[in-house]
Amino acid sequence: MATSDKTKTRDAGKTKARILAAAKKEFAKHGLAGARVDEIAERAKANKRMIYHYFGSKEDLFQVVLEEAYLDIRTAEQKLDLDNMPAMDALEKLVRFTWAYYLKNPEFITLVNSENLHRARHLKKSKLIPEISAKFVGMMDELLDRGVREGTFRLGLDPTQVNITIAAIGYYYLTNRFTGSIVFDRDLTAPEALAARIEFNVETIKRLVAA
Amino acid sequence: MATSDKTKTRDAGKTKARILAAAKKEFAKHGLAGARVDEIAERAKANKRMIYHYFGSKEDLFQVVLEEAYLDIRTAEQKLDLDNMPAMDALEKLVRFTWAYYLKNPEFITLVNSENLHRARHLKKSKLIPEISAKFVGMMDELLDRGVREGTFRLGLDPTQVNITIAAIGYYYLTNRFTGSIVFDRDLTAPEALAARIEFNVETIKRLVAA
DNA sequence: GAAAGAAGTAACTAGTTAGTGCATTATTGG
DNA sequence: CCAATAATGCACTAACTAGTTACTTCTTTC
Repeated sequence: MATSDKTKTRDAGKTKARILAAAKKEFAKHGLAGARVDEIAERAKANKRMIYHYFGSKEDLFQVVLEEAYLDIRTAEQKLDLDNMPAMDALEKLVRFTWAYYLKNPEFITLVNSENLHRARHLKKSKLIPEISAKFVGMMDELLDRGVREGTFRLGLDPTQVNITIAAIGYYYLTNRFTGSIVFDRDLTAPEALAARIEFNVETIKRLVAA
Repeated sequence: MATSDKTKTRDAGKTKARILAAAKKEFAKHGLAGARVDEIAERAKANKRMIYHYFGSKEDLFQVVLEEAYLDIRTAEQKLDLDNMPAMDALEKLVRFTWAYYLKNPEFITLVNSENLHRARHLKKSKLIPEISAKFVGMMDELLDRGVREGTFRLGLDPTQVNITIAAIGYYYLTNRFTGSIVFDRDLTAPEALAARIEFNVETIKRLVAA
């Protein structure tokens, strides 16, 4: 008989995955310091002991959550297939993708914020992150070169600055949408506001790179 | 005789100020959840009892620190005197000011990050912030209008989007400089890197608004 | 089908943390 | 100079929190 009838059967992989998902939520919501291990256990419907069994400590769990988050966005980026269209279109696609990813995965932003509050001390220990980052950086290198060859991009642009700027104009808007809505006295999270922002961002980047 | 001879004389104002300064540091370094009230008391060379006497609770203290931080940057902005120069120069001056302010007052960024993690629930209670924000928003309104009249800015720019973008390209770079230095495999905090970034940002904004 | 090991649980601990009760000391206005 | 008021200090507590001990239950393999 199959073991899937009663979900009470033991499954280390699934339990681990449930803990990771719960931890991601909790860390994203409260940051590393504000997150509660008991809360993660409850949300994951796992015993707290399991967290220490699989991940060792709260900090180690945070590191795994963070690595998975980076892995996820970098993997999605690789799937964009930016080589089969004009460089300017590819760049626009990347700007829209980045925005959409942040919108759909708000935990990514809060996790990265939390990690920077801790001066990237968990990311520094990671072997995985430099590897996948190199590919991501190379992507923009090639895209800018191609744009110059196609005559649509100006010469001498620093790929890192462009990458940072694309992230910045989306990330900042979203991470600071709560204080921003008060400062600018308008609901920055309204669908129309979000739609207006991504169009503005596309325009900003196009003007930035234009020949 | 003056009371200033021995600093052991009681001075409510100074004690309050010392607590505020210490709290700003502690909250900026560890966030609201990570900050320790005992640590603030020690740093302020004040008894913990004083914190509760003057500020009521950790959360109330955080709110005051945050309000002061916003008040400080908005006050500095008002002193820029942007009306006595061409609009394009004024805009560049604002971009450089914003960058320099973030660099010199890194606590501002971390405090705002922390407040957004808490969905701006402290800022929402503030009466002061909407007032000083309105002036700030009006400044950009006028600047953009003037630039259009001078023929250097394009028509139809949303002042809020421009304000957000100016903040974003500086803020994001600085708040994420730790993870960024790993992802891009270069020291984003090096003096040359900082100098390169502000020039890039000036260029980005000029191209964004150019007629 | 039994031994071995892996998955899971409950109750506990040692240390930490925000917040207080109460007594004491300085300052100020009459 | 003396009340009244405000500033300060000490010692405490109640609740919380990361991490653990000691155990039971299930699964797999030979």
